[in-house]
Amino acid sequence: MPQELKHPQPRSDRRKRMGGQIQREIMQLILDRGLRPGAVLPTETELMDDLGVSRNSVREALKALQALDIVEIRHGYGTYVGEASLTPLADGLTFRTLVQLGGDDAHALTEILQVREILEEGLVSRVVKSIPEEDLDELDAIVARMMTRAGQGEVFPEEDREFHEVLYRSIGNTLVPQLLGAFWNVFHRVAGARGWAKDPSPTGTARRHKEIVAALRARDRERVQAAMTTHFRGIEARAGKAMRGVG
Amino acid sequence: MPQELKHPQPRSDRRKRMGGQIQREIMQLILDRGLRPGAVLPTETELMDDLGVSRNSVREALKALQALDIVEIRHGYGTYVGEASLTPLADGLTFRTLVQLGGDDAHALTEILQVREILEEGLVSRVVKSIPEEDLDELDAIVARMMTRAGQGEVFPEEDREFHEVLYRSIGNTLVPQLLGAFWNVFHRVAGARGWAKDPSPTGTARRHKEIVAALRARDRERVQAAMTTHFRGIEARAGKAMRGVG
DNA sequence: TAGTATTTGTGCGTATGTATG
DNA sequence: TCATACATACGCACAAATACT
Repeated sequence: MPQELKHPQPRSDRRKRMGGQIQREIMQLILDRGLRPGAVLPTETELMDDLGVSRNSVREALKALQALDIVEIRHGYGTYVGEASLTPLADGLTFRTLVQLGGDDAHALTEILQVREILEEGLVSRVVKSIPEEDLDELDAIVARMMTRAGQGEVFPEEDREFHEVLYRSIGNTLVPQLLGAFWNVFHRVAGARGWAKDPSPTGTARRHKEIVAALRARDRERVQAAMTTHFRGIEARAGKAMRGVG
Repeated sequence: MPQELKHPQPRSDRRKRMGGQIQREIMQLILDRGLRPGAVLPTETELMDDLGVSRNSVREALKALQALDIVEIRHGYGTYVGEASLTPLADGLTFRTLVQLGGDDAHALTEILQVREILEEGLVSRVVKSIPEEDLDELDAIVARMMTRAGQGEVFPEEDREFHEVLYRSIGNTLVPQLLGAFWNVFHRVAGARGWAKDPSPTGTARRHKEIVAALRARDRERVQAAMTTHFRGIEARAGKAMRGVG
């Protein structure tokens, strides 16, 4: 019964703040202060005072921003401006693909592969004339490692990832490897979550990568395009077989 | 010092749960129960009991999932499974671009435009032979509206957006328009946040769209590619001028 | 090596706004 | 109009992690 005035702020001031408003205020605070990725953010207590909201509200907003990789929270230490990477994209696409597969539509993964193929076809066309010899040497070394592993019946996801990263390094676009990496992550996480079999023919996969490098060395755009298309036909075959086996 | 046993649960049970663990459990719950987008989620109270955590923890996890568009929260009504759209990607890229521009690096927007250009070049190559006549008619109608608006000195962002959506409709890939839409949003939100001038030559922009449709009607791949490239040179000119003017 | 201060993580109780019936 | 159910928000207390003394 005694509930006198327990409100530190008059009611009229502290309502109508819902709907991601606090998140946007924190983002604006970062922009206004010119904070860069890695910079330290005000503590939760300071944000409470600055924004005039409770600690729970601040924490919920920070959690949302953390999910977008806009802030980075370290327990017992502080909160920092994040890199705004494409991790959220990978998370969202993975979830979406699994949810749609859970129904009976195995189309989502094919769509992601198609986008990745379009991207990579356009990318190789742009590097075929300009990729430096040293990058080609590095690609040869990666393919050699692939061959070795394939000869032992092993699979080589790390080399595969590295291959495509080096392949487009000379573009000088930081968004490209992140985007491709996100797609790559989705594919492998979905494959893992559904318990799909590994690459049934590592040797063939390694050979297709080798052909891409050879075509690049020849500076032959047509041949590079064809090699890349063949490479994706191999991936689709794996995915298609697995999806048919499950669905 | 009297801090007897105020813990409703023994300490050994409820620790080691941090780091997005609750979020993953909720995602797994959705997948396990086969819930589809739009399906109703358990209430916060039910999630508290199911996961054995407090309401604050549940709410923070739900807020994070909401930021990823994995769940949708409706005030006073309930929580639902979300569409897992690419809204988080647009949010993250927008923030990232603004943060980098805040430094002095105007490169981020150029990178996004480059990725979009590569994607659209590959996409038009795939539709040039297969896009149905009725879609071309629709594109003609959109271009006509562009021309009308341009003649009145107006700008036409909505028509621009619609154009590219109809253009790739026949691909049948739902990810493509979402991805392009996300990039489109980033560009215009960044432009708006920096107070950039509108398109200085709407007539020229409309004419470039018209040429794309004409090239598609001729089913001439080379010409379509060239028209698309010209279209992006126009966008880059706008962005470049604005960025130079600000930076 | 131990202790303390700071900061984030968690839990609980409660009041309030909102939509449904 | 009223009652119910739910999300939203606030405030407090304590746990746990980290840094610094």
